[in-house]
Amino acid sequence: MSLKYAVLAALLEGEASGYELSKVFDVSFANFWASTPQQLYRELERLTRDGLVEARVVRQERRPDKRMFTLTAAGREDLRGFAAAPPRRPTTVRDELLIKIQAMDDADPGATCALVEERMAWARGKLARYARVRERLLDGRPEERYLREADRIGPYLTLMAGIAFEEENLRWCERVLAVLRQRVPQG
Amino acid sequence: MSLKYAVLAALLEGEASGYELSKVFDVSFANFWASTPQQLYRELERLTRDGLVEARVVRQERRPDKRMFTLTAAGREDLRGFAAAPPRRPTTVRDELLIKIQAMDDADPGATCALVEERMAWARGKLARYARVRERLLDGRPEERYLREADRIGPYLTLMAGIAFEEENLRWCERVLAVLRQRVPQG
DNA sequence: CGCACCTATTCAACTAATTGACTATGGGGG
DNA sequence: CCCCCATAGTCAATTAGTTGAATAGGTGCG
Repeated sequence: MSLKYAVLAALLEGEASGYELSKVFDVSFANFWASTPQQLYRELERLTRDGLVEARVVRQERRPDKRMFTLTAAGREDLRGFAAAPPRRPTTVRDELLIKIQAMDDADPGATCALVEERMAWARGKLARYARVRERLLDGRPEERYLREADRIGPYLTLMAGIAFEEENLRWCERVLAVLRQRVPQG
Repeated sequence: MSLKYAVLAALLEGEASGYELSKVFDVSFANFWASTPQQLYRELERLTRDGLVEARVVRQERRPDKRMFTLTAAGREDLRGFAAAPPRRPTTVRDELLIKIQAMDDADPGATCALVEERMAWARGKLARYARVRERLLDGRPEERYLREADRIGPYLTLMAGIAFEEENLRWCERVLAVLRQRVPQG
């Protein structure tokens, strides 16, 4: 249902191809609306059919043709309504690692440590990518000035949510490792 | 796929009915594996068929009969293997509010504020429930002692993740409100 | 006395999401 | 030269998840 609005919101940043959107949904949007390229292509098809986005084919010299999508007035209006309405469904999270932690007392502590360390490496990678997106948004301005003056601050605020989330994630991992090491000093 | 292991992990705490599990998945498990009662009943059916859990019917006087489920040795073994293996799929989050924030620059700032405040109220409610679960787990002991001595600390660590997540959520909301108020002082 | 809500579950129909393969073209490395 | 990777998608099959209602006895409130 809301993948629709996630795509429309992504197109607020300007025209994009399905492929480009799939990159966006792999980095910044991944924090709050996970989806695969296949899902995006299907959704773009539907949105085009419903007149909320418009497609134009761009022929390229040394690459396959691509379709570039733009928000229509109807799409923008629909999104505006969505943005002001209360959420229909509660936030859902699906994190396999936490299931493994929930069940860890029955498993090998060494393996659990390794999983947590993997998660930390992953979180650090995400933070590095977010830092680059942040630099690009701020474009040299101090944050305070950006937040006062920029046309659009929504993307910055969601990015901040992602950064805060991953930093918290890292702190939690650190804590889990400390506890594990104290309980199994030989591990 | 992993709902299976989420259910098995929940049953590590002991025998439970589908209804009881749906309560657990509404509170503590909600942080890391969202699912509805219908999904749980279907999954329990499958797990029973596959011999990973065992069911027994409990006839009750003043309530409908219920089926109580227990982990079998095979179920416990399967879960142990899962707990030590690296995650198959990345963590997915689906948070409608963040889409609305992403698109907020096109929408009514007052409505956006209201949505953020709603989220804060929700987060505070969750934190209150987590605090009660925590009290029950600690059972009067100081945390340090609990973490050293308790049989199972997995559930406590996942609870800590949920608490940290909601606290971070609250801090982020506070920040969003501060920014919104600065940009639209009349709102 | 009636209504709403809690326990405890099941069913059917539908929509959304995942997996894996397939089509093309071009570039870079070994 | 061959393989892999990146671009830019499409298709088909299956699995997972959502929605809404039905069943059925009990409790609490006014």
